Amino acid sequence: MSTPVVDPATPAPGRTRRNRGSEVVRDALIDAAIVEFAANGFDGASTRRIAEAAGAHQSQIKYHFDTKNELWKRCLDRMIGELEAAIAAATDGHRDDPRALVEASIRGLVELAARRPELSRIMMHEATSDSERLAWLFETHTGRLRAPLDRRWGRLRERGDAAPIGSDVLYHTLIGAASLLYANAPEARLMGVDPADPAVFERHADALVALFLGPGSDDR
Amino acid sequence: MSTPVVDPATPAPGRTRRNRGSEVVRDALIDAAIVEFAANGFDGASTRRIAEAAGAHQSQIKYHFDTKNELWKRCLDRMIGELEAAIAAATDGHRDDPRALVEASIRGLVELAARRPELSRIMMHEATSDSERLAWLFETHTGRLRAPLDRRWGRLRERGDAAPIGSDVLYHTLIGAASLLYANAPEARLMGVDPADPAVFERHADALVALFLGPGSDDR
DNA sequence: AGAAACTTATGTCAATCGACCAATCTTTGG
DNA sequence: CCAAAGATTGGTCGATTGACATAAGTTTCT
Repeated sequence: MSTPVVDPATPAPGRTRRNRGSEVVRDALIDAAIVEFAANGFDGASTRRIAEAAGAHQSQIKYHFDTKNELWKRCLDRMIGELEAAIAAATDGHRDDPRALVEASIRGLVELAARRPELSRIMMHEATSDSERLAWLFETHTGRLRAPLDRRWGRLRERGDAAPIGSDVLYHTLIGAASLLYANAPEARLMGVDPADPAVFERHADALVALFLGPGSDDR
Repeated sequence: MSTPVVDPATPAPGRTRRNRGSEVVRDALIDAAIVEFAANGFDGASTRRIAEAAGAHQSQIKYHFDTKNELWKRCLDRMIGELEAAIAAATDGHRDDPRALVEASIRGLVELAARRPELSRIMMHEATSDSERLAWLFETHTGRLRAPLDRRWGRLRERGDAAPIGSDVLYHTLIGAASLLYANAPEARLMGVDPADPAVFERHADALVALFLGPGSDDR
């Protein structure tokens, strides 16, 4: 996942070389850290386990990221980037129709929640207590992400085309409804629901659109 | 919170007695543990911090609960009991009207999510990965709780009186929409929303009812 | 009063944690 | 070809973890 081939350096395909190059190791460490942070939270995550899963040594985390905190930030930079890309891809070509724009945003959100449940899990870990990391998250990413959704939702409500939800509670209501099924996938599986099933995903996304945007005004 | 006065033993109001009686210490430890488990997850919770917050020593956890795992179970027994009580109180007197019954269930759910955000937080911690605790949770509580909601929702959908959501994804959608605002209260506060504000709670509960049950068929 | 049951306090145990230092190895650039 | 820079490795540090054994204190019952 993420760029498998490195552009800079491309350090010659030597046989059994030890040095994999900075970018490769950084990517591998971030990939492993995302899983570890999502599973155990920040404090519960072990830098030794992260390094082992990435095929590296613990000291390499200090070398490439200096600290556990910095590694965590780079993990969130990557995942938030993926979220923005998913929403951008979904809303592409719907610049004119406000309703289609919001519908696409919802579907993009659900799509990433299903594909990257780690983001929801990490957010749920961090947003529960006031911490330096939560403040960083808000300043750097969360605040910026909320703005366009707010704008679009406001326009839609003026047209009477959306559910009666104030923009203050909209954010957590929508995110919660969209992500808990995937964040809590093991629990869902115990209940006989498989969140990895594309059919489940489809019904879930459709349900959310119907929930927040109603049965549809003109299209469909 | 919870019975401040103990019925059994009532060990005479002696001056500075050390022994507080089994029930009192157990209650204090459970109260403190709920907060600690919600804030740090199971592995991240420290039995020493729990004991200190309860004005007791770590060894007393072993004495009264034997193990950290058992203490955790007693915490969830208590909170699930509170949840059932909240829903039972809300649905009381609505045995005949299916729509009013579901509406009351939703309001009861939101009410407890707001009053006891620790339950949502702990559930989000545990439901994220397959563990012995999650299995116990499902067998002992979660499975039982889902049944009546499923039944009532099914009846409502047959009457065409509910949003088009299958009962498989309903559970996590509703719980997520109801609890994330309070579970992630610190994040909400950064966004300028105070989940402790009764007005916010009212608007949130109303929004959820409108979302899942529509604008109302006959009443209101 | 005295024994038995109940409750609390003290201290120890191996295991694990993040951070850090110093030595070694690999690759690059002159 | 060799030195400098980049990257990896091994080991150590104090601090913290849950569980446990043991001893001391308190309450209750006879």
